[in-house]
Amino acid sequence: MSSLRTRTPAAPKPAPVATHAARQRERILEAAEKCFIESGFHAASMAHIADTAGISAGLIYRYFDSKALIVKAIIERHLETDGTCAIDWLNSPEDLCDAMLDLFESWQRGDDPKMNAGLFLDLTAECTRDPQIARVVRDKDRLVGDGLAQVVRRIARARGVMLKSAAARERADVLQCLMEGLASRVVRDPKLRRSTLKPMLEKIMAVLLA
Amino acid sequence: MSSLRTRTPAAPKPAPVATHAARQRERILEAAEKCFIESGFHAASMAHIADTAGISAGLIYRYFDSKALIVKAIIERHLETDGTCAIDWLNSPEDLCDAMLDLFESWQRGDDPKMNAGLFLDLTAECTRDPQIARVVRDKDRLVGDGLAQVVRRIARARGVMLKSAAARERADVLQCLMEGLASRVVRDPKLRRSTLKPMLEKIMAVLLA
Amino acid sequence: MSSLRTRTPAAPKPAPVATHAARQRERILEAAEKCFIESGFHAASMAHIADTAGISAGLIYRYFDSKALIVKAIIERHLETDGTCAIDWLNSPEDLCDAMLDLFESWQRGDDPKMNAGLFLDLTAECTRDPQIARVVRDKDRLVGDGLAQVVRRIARARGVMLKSAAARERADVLQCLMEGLASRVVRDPKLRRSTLKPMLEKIMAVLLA
Amino acid sequence: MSSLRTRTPAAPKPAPVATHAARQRERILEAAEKCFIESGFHAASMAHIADTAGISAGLIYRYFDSKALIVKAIIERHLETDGTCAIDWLNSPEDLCDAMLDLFESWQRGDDPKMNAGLFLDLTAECTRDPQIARVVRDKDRLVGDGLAQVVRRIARARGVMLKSAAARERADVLQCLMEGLASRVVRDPKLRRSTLKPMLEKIMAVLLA
DNA sequence: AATGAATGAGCCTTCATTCAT
DNA sequence: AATGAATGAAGGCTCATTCAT
Repeated sequence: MSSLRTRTPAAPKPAPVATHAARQRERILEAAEKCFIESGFHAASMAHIADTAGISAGLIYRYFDSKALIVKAIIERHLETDGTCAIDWLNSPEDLCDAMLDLFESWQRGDDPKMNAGLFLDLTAECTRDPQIARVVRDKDRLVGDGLAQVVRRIARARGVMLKSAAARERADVLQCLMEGLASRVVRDPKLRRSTLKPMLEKIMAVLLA
Repeated sequence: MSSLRTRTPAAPKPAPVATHAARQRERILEAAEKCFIESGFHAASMAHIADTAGISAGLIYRYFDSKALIVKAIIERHLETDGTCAIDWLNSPEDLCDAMLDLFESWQRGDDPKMNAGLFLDLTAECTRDPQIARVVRDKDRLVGDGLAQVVRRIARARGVMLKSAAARERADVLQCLMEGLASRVVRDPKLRRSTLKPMLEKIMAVLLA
Repeated sequence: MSSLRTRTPAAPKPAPVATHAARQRERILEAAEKCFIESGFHAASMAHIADTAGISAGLIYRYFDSKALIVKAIIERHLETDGTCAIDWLNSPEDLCDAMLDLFESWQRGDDPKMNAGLFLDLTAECTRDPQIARVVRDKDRLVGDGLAQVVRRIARARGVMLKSAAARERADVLQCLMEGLASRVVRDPKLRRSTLKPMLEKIMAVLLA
Repeated sequence: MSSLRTRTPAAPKPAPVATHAARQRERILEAAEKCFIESGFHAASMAHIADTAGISAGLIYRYFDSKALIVKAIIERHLETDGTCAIDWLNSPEDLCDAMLDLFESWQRGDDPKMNAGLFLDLTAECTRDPQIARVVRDKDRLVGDGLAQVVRRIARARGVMLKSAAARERADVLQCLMEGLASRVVRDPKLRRSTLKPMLEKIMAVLLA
């Protein structure tokens, strides 16, 4: 995961012809997301999801064959959201730093149902146990890493530094590590402020992108 | 949480007179830990824990009133272990860097029965849902942060830099963030190598402790 | 049941003015039959029947008030079909023997959508539980038995033996027993061949019709 | 299946040390048998079985891992009962005839929980759908057929007739057919009497064993 | 007449917890 | 102190049936 929110809003979805079925699926996913955030993947019950969606439990199965598939859909939605946001705007260490801090604040506010720190941690932990989930997550993770490496390279180049592929990768890995560490920090230290993180993060960015 | 393993083994406990009850509790907790690591907090069943501990399911309830209390006890045990390890050995940015990379490798090997990346993520995620757990974790988290801040200060001072308390805190926060991000990285990118992380981590340490 | 297929095709129904409703009912029954044969009375779902019939699930209820009534209708249809086939062609023990072996082979091939060994067994077993079904089946069973008794008498008479009603009955009962036993044999011993059965069956027929 | 009840009671089981667990298993199986007879394999619910056994639904799972395994156990019990009864007593066509009629009456009375006509039919029908059940049933069926073939040969030999293996098999197949037909007859014609069947059955036996 | 979305009861199964021994 | 049998409340899922359109 580790999505980078930027200032560009994602382009509006191209499928405005929302059939009833599509709308129902969406409703269920939204309810599921709420429940998963609230109780975790395992503890959230189908009944609870159905309640939250305002439908009967049985109806869910018209749209998803199993709870596992809902989980999978949620995960994929998360991963899609990730990286779909243009990274092209990140043109300087400062941009990258801001993007990370924006992500931090979004997690802290917890108002983005698509990207929630608790869910992110759950999801990551789940990789330890469910190989299918692990595969999906890791596949996406690699893409995100590649994206970050490119950004790193581009920014470095803009500053006159030519990074080898391996060097960019090293930087991207540490960036991912930092970003994902933020999820943990958000949960474990609710009082942490953007302003506290900013100074050192800026220095680190400068180092990573020089 | 985010324990820093150093070369000094923790001093042996002051050898309390281990009553039978205390020994039983310990056995149960150890078994529970194994099971939680294996299956996660929710999926681990009392029966499995009892089996692992080599006792009957019913007996657990003589020592713990509920599964939730075992979870809590496990967490508290973790947190005690944490930081009990002397941080005094960390005397340079390099030391700190090595300590972090050691932690990374230990997580990657998954051979430390007391701290496991999956469990760490689970535990952190659980804070989102269980306020009681959140409290315990955050209390301890603060202590760890304080410890780190001291280390930072000490190392900086050794290098001739006097850091204000707030400045040390900023650095400690980012350090924690990095360490915890490693848990996520270990799970999400099983192929990540210590050698890949090392170069940039060293640079970062240099920045943070300068 | 235990229908005796003979070489004469049943006379075409008097061509009733097939209303739309009647045609729909027929479609549903045919689909249901297919499904029941495929999965048994209980396991066949209304959804599957609807699919097979090429109509919506809800529509079935315009024509049948419940699944149980479909089962009943299927049974009644079976029983109607049964015995409607002329038994007049059976004029010798050999004819009867052949007819039974034909039935055996038809069951073995399983290509008769109207009568299937598994369904026959299911249906019979159901009599044990559903009194309504039991009544229908038993009523029809009596008719089949009567028909058989007549055939027996006729054949015997043709061979110069005058059988009393009770004597014909005894023979008819054993014939039914044999025929129905074939259903069981077909299912339990898929390797059984017509040629294996023929010799002894012929001898038995000779005894029964002498 | 198609058990041949003879006058010899089965030897008492050699395991009088009935552990609690063994007794519970037996209780459950007995309850299950009752329920299966009452409602069929599919329609009988675990809750109903538990009720009948006078225990909680969950407890069943301490003794059987799944409903399917209960079904399997019931089937195997049935099949064991079969043929365990000594066939050595059958020394004449009359003996065989009586044994068959005894079986008929036992089915008709429905007082033998281990061998019930409805269950027999259900079980046979189930072979059509469940390959695992089919295998078990057919394996046993072959044994029963072999046993019958031996009996046939022995009786024939006692009467001075030497039957080839294939000839004995032909007779055994028809015997099985007749016996299994009786299950159907019992269910479909509750008024059928032993005395009605006896005369023709005797003649048939004479033919089969001559 | 027809659809198919929606419901809700019921099914099999698991598991934390209790209790008689 | 210890066992492990027993319970009962969910949990995920299916399916006959109903209903708005």
